[in-house]
Amino acid sequence: MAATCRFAFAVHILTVLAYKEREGGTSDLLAHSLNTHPVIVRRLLSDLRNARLVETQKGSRGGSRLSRCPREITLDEIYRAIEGGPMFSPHPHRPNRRCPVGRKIEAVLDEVFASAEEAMQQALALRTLADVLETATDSASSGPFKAA
Amino acid sequence: MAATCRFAFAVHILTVLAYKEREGGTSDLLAHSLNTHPVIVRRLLSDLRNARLVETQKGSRGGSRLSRCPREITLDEIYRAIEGGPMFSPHPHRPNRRCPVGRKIEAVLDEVFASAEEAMQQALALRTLADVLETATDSASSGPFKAA
DNA sequence: GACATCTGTAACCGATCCACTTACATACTT
DNA sequence: AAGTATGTAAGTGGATCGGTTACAGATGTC
Repeated sequence: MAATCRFAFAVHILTVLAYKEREGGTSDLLAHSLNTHPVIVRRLLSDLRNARLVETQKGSRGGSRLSRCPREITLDEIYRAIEGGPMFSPHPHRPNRRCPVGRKIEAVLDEVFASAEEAMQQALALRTLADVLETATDSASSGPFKAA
Repeated sequence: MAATCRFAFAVHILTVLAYKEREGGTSDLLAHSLNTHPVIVRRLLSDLRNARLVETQKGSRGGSRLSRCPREITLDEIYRAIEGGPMFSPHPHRPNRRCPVGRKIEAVLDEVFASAEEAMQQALALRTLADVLETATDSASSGPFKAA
């Protein structure tokens, strides 16, 4: 299945912003942590901003920061903020209506897929951004942040 | 996220085979129900055969049939039979190790992704192929099968 | 044994998607 | 005004996917 890395990137970005707290960070700094291009970061930040997860300021001394406490941000929110379509692709074209199975299979699968995706999001809802930050930075990681 | 329609196709194929019971069906017949090309069907049948979900016979009067009772086939089995990689893509390249978040974020996300996928598969495990067949063919669908 | 049928697989095509990159206009601080 | 940072459009190269063609091999029927 394996689709895009947008979700991994988004969680990573928000975790860094959680780490930086009020200070926030520029798309350049975040891109250095991700080892990618600043535009990739800005596109993701655009989605995260639409979902009211971050606030960003333009111009000199600008950048982005979390608009909420990391303890109150669950991973399913992040998922919904950046993943557009459904997890499973349906039939690319209509099945044969003259087949008794093909006639109704799409509706059945829609329901099955929806319940599977619901279960997945509920699992994500159990984790907050604060959990991720804690786990990612616990023990032996007391050094100061150094981008590149 | 939306990836491939392979899972939808696979469930559809197996549902038709469940409908046809001992009779089974050729890749041509299945392709007609899916409105796709027989080779697409055969490629999927190949995966389903490796997972011991179907048996197929070559040559004249050949075709595929379920190797188990539909009541004993759960959708998560089908999912694992045909979906290779993980549901979520990880970072395409290593994050910056000099960033305290980038250093360990991959391990954290691996665990989060695994638990989300596990939850999804558990939801799929609640449905059997027999359930799908019943729901897809209940009421008003008593007509005989007519391919094409 | 010859023939028709059906499978398995390789190879190719066109479309799509994605991460990445370049480029540039805009906005904000100092 | 200068410098810094964002937002977004547009283009690129690679990968993936559904679909298609082609063909060799297996199997039942005549």
